[in-house]
Amino acid sequence: MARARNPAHRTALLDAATRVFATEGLAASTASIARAAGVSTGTLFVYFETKTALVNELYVDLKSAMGRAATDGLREGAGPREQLRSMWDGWIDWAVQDPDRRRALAHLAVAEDLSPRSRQAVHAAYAGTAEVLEPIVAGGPMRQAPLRLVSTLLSAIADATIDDLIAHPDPTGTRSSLAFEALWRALALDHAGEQSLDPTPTRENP
Amino acid sequence: MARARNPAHRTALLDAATRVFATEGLAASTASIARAAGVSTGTLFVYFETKTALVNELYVDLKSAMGRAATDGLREGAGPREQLRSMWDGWIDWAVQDPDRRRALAHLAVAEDLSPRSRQAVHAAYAGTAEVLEPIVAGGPMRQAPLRLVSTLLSAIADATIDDLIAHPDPTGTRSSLAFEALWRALALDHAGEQSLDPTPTRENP
Amino acid sequence: MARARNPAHRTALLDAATRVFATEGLAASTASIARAAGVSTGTLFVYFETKTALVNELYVDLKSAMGRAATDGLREGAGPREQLRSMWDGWIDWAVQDPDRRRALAHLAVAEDLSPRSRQAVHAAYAGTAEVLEPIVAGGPMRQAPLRLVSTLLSAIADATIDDLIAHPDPTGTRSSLAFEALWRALALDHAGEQSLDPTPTRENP
Amino acid sequence: MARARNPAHRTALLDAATRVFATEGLAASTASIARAAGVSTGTLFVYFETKTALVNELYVDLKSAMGRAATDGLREGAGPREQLRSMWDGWIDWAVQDPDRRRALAHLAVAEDLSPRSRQAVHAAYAGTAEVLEPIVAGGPMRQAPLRLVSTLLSAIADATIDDLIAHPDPTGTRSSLAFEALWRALALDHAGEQSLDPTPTRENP
DNA sequence: GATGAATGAGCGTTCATTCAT
DNA sequence: AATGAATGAACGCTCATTCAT
Repeated sequence: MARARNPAHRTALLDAATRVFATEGLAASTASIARAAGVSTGTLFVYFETKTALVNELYVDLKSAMGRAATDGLREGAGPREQLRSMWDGWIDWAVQDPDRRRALAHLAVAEDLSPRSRQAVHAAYAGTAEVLEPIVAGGPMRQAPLRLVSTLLSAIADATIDDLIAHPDPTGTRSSLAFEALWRALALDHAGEQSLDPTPTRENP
Repeated sequence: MARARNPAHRTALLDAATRVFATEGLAASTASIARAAGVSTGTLFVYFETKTALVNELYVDLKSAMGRAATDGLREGAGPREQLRSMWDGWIDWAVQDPDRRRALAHLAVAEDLSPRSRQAVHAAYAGTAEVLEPIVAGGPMRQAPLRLVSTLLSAIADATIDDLIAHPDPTGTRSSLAFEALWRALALDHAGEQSLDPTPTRENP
Repeated sequence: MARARNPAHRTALLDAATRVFATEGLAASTASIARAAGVSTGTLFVYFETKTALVNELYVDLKSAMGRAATDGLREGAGPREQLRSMWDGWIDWAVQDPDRRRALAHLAVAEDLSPRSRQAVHAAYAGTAEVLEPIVAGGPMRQAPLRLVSTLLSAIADATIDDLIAHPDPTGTRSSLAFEALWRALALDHAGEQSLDPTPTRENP
Repeated sequence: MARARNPAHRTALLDAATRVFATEGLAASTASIARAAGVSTGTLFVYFETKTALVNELYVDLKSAMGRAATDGLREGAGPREQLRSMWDGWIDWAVQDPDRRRALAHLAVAEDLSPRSRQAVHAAYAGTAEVLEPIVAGGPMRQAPLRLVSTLLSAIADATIDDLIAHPDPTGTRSSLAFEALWRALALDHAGEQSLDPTPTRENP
């Protein structure tokens, strides 16, 4: 019988690809990824049919992991602001703990050969995020905007903050908090200055 | 006495690179760029020493143009909010009018071979932007954050909005305005709900 | 476990390079060498990192082989003249048997990209030659000249003879013998006409 | 009327080619030669139809100059040894005074694209040399060898000596003299040790 | 004639992928 | 399954040569 696939190899290859793509971009060769993973060039193609497949799987893997990092610590009963903050912290920590993951994602996000299927898969992995976001948006100034745009803005602000924290580390978390407040104002805060998600929602000039 | 270098060729090559990079990514071949520009492969290397040089020059070119688009329409006496909105509109229009420019920039921004010199040159081109931003930040909730972070957030929000507008055109400008308001809240609005930069504070609800 | 590197490929490539360089000069393309060796262009670069590496290895290979051809047939107890003649015959035969080797060497010798390491390696391969030469020179008219110059002259005379024999074959060996005698006179013969290697050396007209 | 050709340009190009070929080999680009000559790439092709033509003309030029340097100082009434020595000195001086000429020739001599016409032209330029050589050979031990071989050996010995003198300068001329004596023994000296060209020829062991 | 931009074939080299071992 | 040699298309870039100025 044929030897069984070694799951450690698959993981090693994805990890290696993360590191190599992070530092060299997607133009990095499959050979260099295999070398970084400690396997042969041939083995890479046992676990990923093509380089494109590897790129797609890594994209889905990293994006999903990031999504999970955001929703993992959510407490059921918490208020919207606390939930968003929890997601925010999950993201920041996930990326700052291993910056290569974010760096690799920055490259993967503009890859030419991402399939619609991959984007779809990632979208699904962000259902939890959307769930948190929806009620926040619903009562706020962005309620007229498609949730898609709000999600995009959320991601953009988070990614930009992460990039800044990677480039200029801030162990005190001050900048992370400042950026989160900006996010909160952007998405949730009414011009009236009140948290729009009050149990007794205040519509415009009641 | 000899044939003079043809500035149209340089422009044609940069334009072609914008289009080709936008659709194929930076992996696009120099041959395809030359073809798209209507010149021979050799001619590309008359105007750009290497592909890396072309990438860098195009990056500086596009980024600078985007910066100029933002600051060009600024009116001297206008208030901070009007100035920021003017910049915002300049950006959005510049990108939406020719989406390939933004698409190319998205690829160029993560290019491995961008030189520090190029990033420097771009930075300089954004001095006008920073000038507008500074007073807005100074009196607002982000005053504790480095201007660098605020600029990054500004760019991130603008780019995300642009990407959304390119993917889902909106001739009415509603989404652009919604996103701008989010930006304004994020950067300038005090939690108290007052526009922090008003000479005579407290507009709303007089 | 994988396919082992095939030593025949390396040999085939060196042989092909010898033939191709001999007829087309060092400007010959790596593609033409690979084709002549019956392998693909990529395979050439499995066995030689660059064309320069191939040139250097071929140079060392051919020069060393020539050096070995000279010293292989040496008989221990033979007199200096017999030893030099043996070397001479080894050289001539080696080159005349396959003229491309000499023709390739003629090109390789003036290659721009020969490394000092290669010249060093060749030098070492000629230690045996120098050993034969030294006692001949020591008692003769060239004893004042650096051995380096004598070696150079020896090589020059041998190469010139070989080129003449290649261009105008002489199966009888007459020209080879004539040239050897000229060499012997040049290096070993005293003006007095006696073999300078006499046990009782005769200084100038005692 | 068209502008007249500027002979200085032709000379400058040949000089530049000598220098550039000497240091970079024949693979040097025509552009670099034109640059070194202080003219444009186009101008090079006004004076030399192709690069091959330039190579051929330079070869003939340098070889002829070398031949002339050998025969220029010849005194009519001098003896054969003095005449050969005069040629020898002419050669050595010509090459040592400007080593690039010899270095360029070393590359040109193995050029693939030397035409038979060029070799012919060079041959003619060495008529004077042959004239000196012939009587020397006629009465010596090489009288059985074709003059062609003797000429080849003469050139080889001279070139090797020159290369040694370029690599290791010797202002005292000791090595040049040692090499000349070796040459003389090789070509002219009878085994009996007497100068075979004596007015009263002495055959072996009278 | 002099210039140097324009040309495009050709080069050395890389690399995703295959497949014999 | 694991290996890495083998493959050849494709790349960035060079350069002899042409020709508009």
